[in-house]
Parts: sequence; structure tokens; C-alpha cells
Amino acid sequence: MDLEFILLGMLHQPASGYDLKCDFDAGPRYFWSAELSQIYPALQKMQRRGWLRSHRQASPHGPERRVYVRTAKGSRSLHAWLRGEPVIGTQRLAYIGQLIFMGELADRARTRVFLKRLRDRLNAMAELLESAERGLRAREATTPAQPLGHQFHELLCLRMGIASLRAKIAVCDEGLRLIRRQGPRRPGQRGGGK
Amino acid sequence: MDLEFILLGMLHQPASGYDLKCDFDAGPRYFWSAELSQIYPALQKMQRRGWLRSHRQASPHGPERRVYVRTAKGSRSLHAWLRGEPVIGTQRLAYIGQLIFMGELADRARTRVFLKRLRDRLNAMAELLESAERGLRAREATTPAQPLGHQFHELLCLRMGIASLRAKIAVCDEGLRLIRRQGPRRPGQRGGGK
DNA sequence: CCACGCATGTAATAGGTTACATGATTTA
DNA sequence: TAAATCATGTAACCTATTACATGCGTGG
Repeated sequence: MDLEFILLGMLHQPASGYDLKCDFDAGPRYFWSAELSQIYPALQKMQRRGWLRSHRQASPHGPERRVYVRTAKGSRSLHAWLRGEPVIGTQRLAYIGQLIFMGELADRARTRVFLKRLRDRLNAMAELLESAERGLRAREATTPAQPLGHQFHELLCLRMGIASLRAKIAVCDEGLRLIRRQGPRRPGQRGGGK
Repeated sequence: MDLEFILLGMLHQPASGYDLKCDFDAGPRYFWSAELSQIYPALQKMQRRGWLRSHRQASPHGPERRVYVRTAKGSRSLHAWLRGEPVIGTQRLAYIGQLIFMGELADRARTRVFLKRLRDRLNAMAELLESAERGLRAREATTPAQPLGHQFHELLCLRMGIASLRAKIAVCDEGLRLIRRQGPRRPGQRGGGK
């Protein structure tokens, strides 16, 4: 259900299924993702329900496109969702599970490598969002935009993603510092040194 | 697949499907969740694969329990997963979608209410994790534990969750401040005043 | 001509939630 | 005795990923 509302939101201007997939992959949509094989049937279903209209359109680069347009009914559905309670949704952060259970290996070198790799991954995501933020700020400088309009909301979302990632990265670094402070011991070696 | 490894990790000591479900609901497992109807078949499948053994055991509180124990083969599988790359997994944060598209409503009172509610929800989760952290630190004070053992890893995970939530809450507050600074205008009213 | 990007779809499978069926023990 | 907690499971459904099928247009 939520996917449909998100597609509805992304259709503030007409777009094809392919366009929407590109939007999902474009980084700022870090909070959700979907495959084409999920998007196409969803759009068809939404059209049957009267939330969208569509028409075929020639493409300059390839085969004919099917462009979807949101109807008034679709807008009403979206707005009802927006006015509702915040939908928390689900997280499946397998890396947290790996980190919790990694104590079992009792191998601080492993934990160190893991934390470094995790930090790198999180950092790469953060940099993506940060470049999107810079892009948004640049657009803001040229076009004035209304005081608390779309750009304000998009900026908040980006900052939330960035802040969350940076906070996690800081905890990785904290963990790495603690390991370093304990000195380089291999598994099997028993502790005792200050 | 990841669910199975997480169950394997949770089975560092023998447990029933019901026990594991309680663990998932107990907060510290904020990063993942599963229903009983998913857990029971998963355990059966893992037993068929030789990762677990199980035996029936009378319960003092109700019907007979089926208690699962991890085998050496199960431990090897888990450890291979732990030594592998960090698994990023998926997020489906519908509330970020709501916030992005909320610009369309052009109703700052709505955005304000939404941000307040979101902050409250995130705060409730953070408090849950913080109480788990206090509990862990209390246990740490009594039992010494090895330098970088299970408690170290669990603490890192808790801190990561807490830090991420607190960072998001700070962005909510930042958004609320910006809205307040713009003064209380209703939708339809056009901006302009400094 | 082949690889790549553009473009739309279906089929098979895996992962996850909600609803249902059953029954024991404890507590109000 | 009714409700709550403990306990295990299946069935139906929804959501999501991977694999497959098709075909246009551009550039090497």
C-alpha cells in the first residue's frame, strides 16, 4: 500500500514506470526502493482504481513510453495519506545483527575490519545524500521558491538521512577507538594487559 | 536468508520459537522483526538442513515447548556469515516519503503536527533503547565480562540505534524551529513578511 | 553487428503479515 | 468461567526480488 502512495507522490509531474525507477535509484530516494517488475503492475493497478490516467508517447531514445498522470482522485488519496499518522515502516538492518553476534567470534581483528567496512559503506551513502543536498541548495539559490514549500521538505528529509548516517559512522569510529586502545591482540590470546 | 542467520545468532543458548519471538519484541532487537508464523517454519527448515536439533520439553506455564539447539554445523554457518561483508539490508521508511511529499499540501500547520508526532514516535523508540543500554551497563558493573566480548558488541549496536534516532529527532526539532520562525500562517495565506 | 541504454512487461520464487485453528495453565 | 499468557502450528494473502522475454535506437 505504501509503495502506491510513494509512487503517487513521485507523480507530481507525469512520468513513466522507467522514469520512476530512475528516481528510486537517484539517491535522494534512499528511504525506499522498488524494482521495475513491481512498479509496472502497481501503476496498472492504480490506473484501474482511477488514481492515474496514462497515454502512450513516442520516445526519442527508444521504444514507445507509457506516461502516467495523477488524477484528482489520486491526489485526494495521496493527501489523505499525508494528513494521516507518520507511518514508521520496517527496517531490516542485517549488519546490526552481524555486529551483535560478532562477540561470539571473540576476534577483535574481525570486529575491526567489519567496523571499518561498515563505516565506509555508510560514508558512501552519506556522501551521496550530501551531494544531493548541495544540488538542492544550488537550485534554491537560483529559484527563490516559497518559504516552506517542496524544497524545505526535501531538505529536511535529506538532512535526516545524513544526520542518521553520520551518527552511525561516529559510533563505528568510537568502536574502532575502543578496540585500538585495547591494543592489537589476536583471538585465543587472553587479555590481562592494561 | 538473513532471518535464518539472525535466529542462529539468537540461539547462542537453547530457545523455543516463542522465546525467540519475545526476544524480537524486547526492543534491543529494533533492527529486525519477525512473526511467529515466519519463525516456526524457519526453525523447521534449519533443522532439516542440520543447523539445529530440537527436543520437546514440558513447560511449567502451558503446553509442551519445542526447544531448539544450535549444532556445530549451524555455528559454522553463522560464523561464515559474521566473517562476510556487512549486509546493508533494506529500509522502508514511509514517513520520509510522507515528509517529502507534504510540501504539496502547502500547509505549515500540518507539517508542524507531523514533525511533532514523528519526533514523539522516534523519541519513544530511543527511550526504549536507552533503557536497554542502562540495563546492559548495570549488568556490566556486576559481571566483569571479557574486554571486547558480547557486551561490547551489544552496546555498540544499542548506541548506533540511539545515535541514529537522536540525530533524526534533532532534525525534527530543527524543522519545527524553522516553521515557528516563519510565524503562524495558514494555508492559502501567502508569505512575504520577514 | 554487438553492446548499451531505453522501454515495457510476465513468471517464478522468496520473504513477510494477517487470519485461523488448537489447546494447556494461571489469575481474576 | 472468562480472560490472559503460554505454546505450536497452517493457510491465505500481500510484498518484493530475480529471472526471463521482447524490441527500439545509438555509437563503436
